[in-house]
Amino acid sequence: MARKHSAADAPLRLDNQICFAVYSAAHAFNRVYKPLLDRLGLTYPQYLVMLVLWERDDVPVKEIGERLFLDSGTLTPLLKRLEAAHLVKRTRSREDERQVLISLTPQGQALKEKARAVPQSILAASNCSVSELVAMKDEIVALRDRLNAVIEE
Amino acid sequence: MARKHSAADAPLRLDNQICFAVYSAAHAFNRVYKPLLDRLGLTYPQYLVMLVLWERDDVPVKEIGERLFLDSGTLTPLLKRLEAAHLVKRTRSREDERQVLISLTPQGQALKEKARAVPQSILAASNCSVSELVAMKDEIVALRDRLNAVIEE
DNA sequence: TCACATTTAATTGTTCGCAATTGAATCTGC
DNA sequence: GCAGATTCAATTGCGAACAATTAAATGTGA
Repeated sequence: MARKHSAADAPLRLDNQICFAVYSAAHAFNRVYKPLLDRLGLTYPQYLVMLVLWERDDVPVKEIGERLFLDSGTLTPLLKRLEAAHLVKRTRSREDERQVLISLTPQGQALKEKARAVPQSILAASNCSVSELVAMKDEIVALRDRLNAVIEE
Repeated sequence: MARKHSAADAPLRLDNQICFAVYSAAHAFNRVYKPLLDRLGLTYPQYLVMLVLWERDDVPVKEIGERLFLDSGTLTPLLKRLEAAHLVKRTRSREDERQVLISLTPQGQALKEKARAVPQSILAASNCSVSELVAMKDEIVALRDRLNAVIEE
């Protein structure tokens, strides 16, 4: 019987950790996205914010945070960088002065067309069928939501 | 037919992105781990380094980086923090003075016993069977490796 | 109305993560 | 043996990520 380690250590072995699989896959995605997003002048988290805004414009920071699971400590400086790049505008809501609404500039809207090439390249890099990816995505989202549910308690 | 958006936009919709599923799941894991690792005095990436060292001691920085897909820019300061916490020692290899070998202190070894509680808690939080998690882990690792293969070229 | 709680962004400080560069040690071919 | 290439860790600079706090606006109950 080939036994590299004691069985009691199995739960602590790196290659048995699903969290490390997810963690390292996220970094791998980041590295594949990097050259694609460089052409758009975006980082990956900035790209996610743009995806939100391309779906619906004029969104409060709070709502962007809820969709991406990020807080203002991350979003405020990120949005300022997008503003400095002339892709979004930040304006205080007139109805509720606490809210800052994020809206696309014409350049921000135009970038959407250039971005359409990105998902195709990612699909190619994944070397996977669309249906496989969709199935995996649904499983991962379900796991994520269960984890987030535990945190809420 | 309920159609919230144009079909041409589907590839750009946030909820259709497997990368976002992975990205947000990684953050969800991080948040679940946080209170558990706080008790050990570790951050999540520090925990990963300790997992590597608990499997095999006296490992060069390079090899830790290969296992975790991290480079020296990330690892050097992280390892210095682990050293400051008296969990590891950093010593130049005598055979090859370029290498820095990382070894566990007695405290670092002792922490392994406290860490055994962590995977159990994560399993409970995931609300999943072990076999489901293993299957998902294998799929995600396979995807990660395909992505990394694309980067290598 | 008015004290008090809640909501929303912004700010501060710490830790990752990586690209790019540096400097020292080692290897290679000649 | 030695010049040039390679390897390895450290460093620098920038952009996340998040906890904790702050400040302003809004909501609520007596």
